[in-house]
Amino acid sequence: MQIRLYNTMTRKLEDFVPITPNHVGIYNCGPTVYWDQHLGNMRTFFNSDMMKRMFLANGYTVNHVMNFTDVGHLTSDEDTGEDKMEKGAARENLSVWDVANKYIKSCVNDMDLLNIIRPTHTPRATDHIKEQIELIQKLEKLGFTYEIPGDGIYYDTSKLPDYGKLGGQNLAELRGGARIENNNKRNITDFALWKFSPTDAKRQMEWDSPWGVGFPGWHLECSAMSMKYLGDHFDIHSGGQEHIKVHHTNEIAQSEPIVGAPWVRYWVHWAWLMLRDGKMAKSSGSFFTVRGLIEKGYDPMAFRFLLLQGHYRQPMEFSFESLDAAAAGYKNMVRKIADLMSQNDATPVNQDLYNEWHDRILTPISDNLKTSETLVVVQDLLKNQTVNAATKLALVDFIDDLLGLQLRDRATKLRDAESEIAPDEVQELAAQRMTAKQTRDFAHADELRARIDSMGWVVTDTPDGFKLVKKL
RNA sequence: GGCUUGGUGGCAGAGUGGUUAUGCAGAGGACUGCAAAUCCUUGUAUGCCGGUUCGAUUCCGACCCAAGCCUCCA
Repeated sequence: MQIRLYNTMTRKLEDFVPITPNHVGIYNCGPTVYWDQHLGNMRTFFNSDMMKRMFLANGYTVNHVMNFTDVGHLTSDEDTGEDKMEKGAARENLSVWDVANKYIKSCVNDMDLLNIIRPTHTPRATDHIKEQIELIQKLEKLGFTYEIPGDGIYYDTSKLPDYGKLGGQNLAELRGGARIENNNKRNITDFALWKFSPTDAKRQMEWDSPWGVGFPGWHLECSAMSMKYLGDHFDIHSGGQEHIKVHHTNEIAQSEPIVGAPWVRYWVHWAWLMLRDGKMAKSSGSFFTVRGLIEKGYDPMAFRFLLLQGHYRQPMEFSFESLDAAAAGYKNMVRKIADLMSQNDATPVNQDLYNEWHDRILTPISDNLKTSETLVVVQDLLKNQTVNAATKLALVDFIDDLLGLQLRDRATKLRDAESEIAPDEVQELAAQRMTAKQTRDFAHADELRARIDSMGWVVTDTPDGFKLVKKL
């Protein structure tokens, strides 16, 4: 099936053509690990997961790389900001290294809970200092670098004629809008490749280099690690929307002089998950984390279901109201599938219908990841009267692979819960209620139902008598 | 201030030059003593003003508003 993706570089929807047939290399800019990842962070990981699943469903092999930024970087190139890793270490009274380990672990855990397939590689910046230094050396040889004494090694953006092509900006524009200016930099857009450690304070993370003790610039790690794991040229580089103008622009500037342009074929950017008041912040604490949702009683799949309803290029507004709606919608879907599993229909899978629906489901998501349209087809399928249960269930397995909604798993759990036999005392109360009903003593019947409910069971009436289902 | 996206019903959120998805919520109905579940039916929207067009929510322009980026950020 022809895959199409919106390429930020060309600002066009393009047919995807892989470098190697039936294989795709994807790099996704990962998080800085100084705090728990919030739901907004998870949305971008989810989106790159959806892109990967789409490729897998189309028969591709996928090499998916997502980095962990565990080097603390100053919040600006002007030496004015704080180092987030060092700040996190101070906050928790841990070493910088322990902070990184702790939050990588929690990030991976939350991704697992959201059923995000683990990337093929999750390299850490601190494990690739050597590769980063080598990149700087290559750039140095090519004449792209200069030193600001006591500060660091900088990249001279004026040496690259098409600098800024990804963000569609020019130097004059930036100069006009600039708020801060580092007088030591040759150009406003120049950025650090290597920062020297301060002379008056000891950094927890610092390394030797040909230029002196210090630490690498932020943009460097993604260039170094993507090329190490995906080759000098690869298919897709993705990341949050905010990376277009600075981070990815600078990655291109560092990489293309070395490997030639175009370095990467397709640039894909994920829009943010917003709150009504604005952007989500890490300082919101655990309120907006996957584990926070679980503590509030939500299934992470409800959140996944919510995300699937939007489009990755469009900001989405998060609220507990919309999450509730998604949770209800997801639950209804699971209910229907559990019912399918309980049907005593011996009709086998209809291969023609399976193929037809398989393609209907795969088509919209292959077209620039229109997951919401795929969801519509799924709803149509579940409602459809002509597709038998076996075919639907076979398609549910395909849908689970494609969308990662764990429908079969949740439906199985629901069915198991419903088939659990109630304890004798509950059975006894239900039988009494049936008697009360038969004698039309409805007040007593309702009272018994309330008692059964308080014991954790729900009694429902069927043509064959009462049924007891454990409350979930 | 500059740049970039958007403004769709109660909420979230798609698509489309002419019959406007889907999910949740709402209303009515079937079923039930009442419920639950399920099924059926159904109302409600395209920021504002112009323009192009037989016809615009969709294309073009102005305006208003919102979000993001311009400083680390998913």
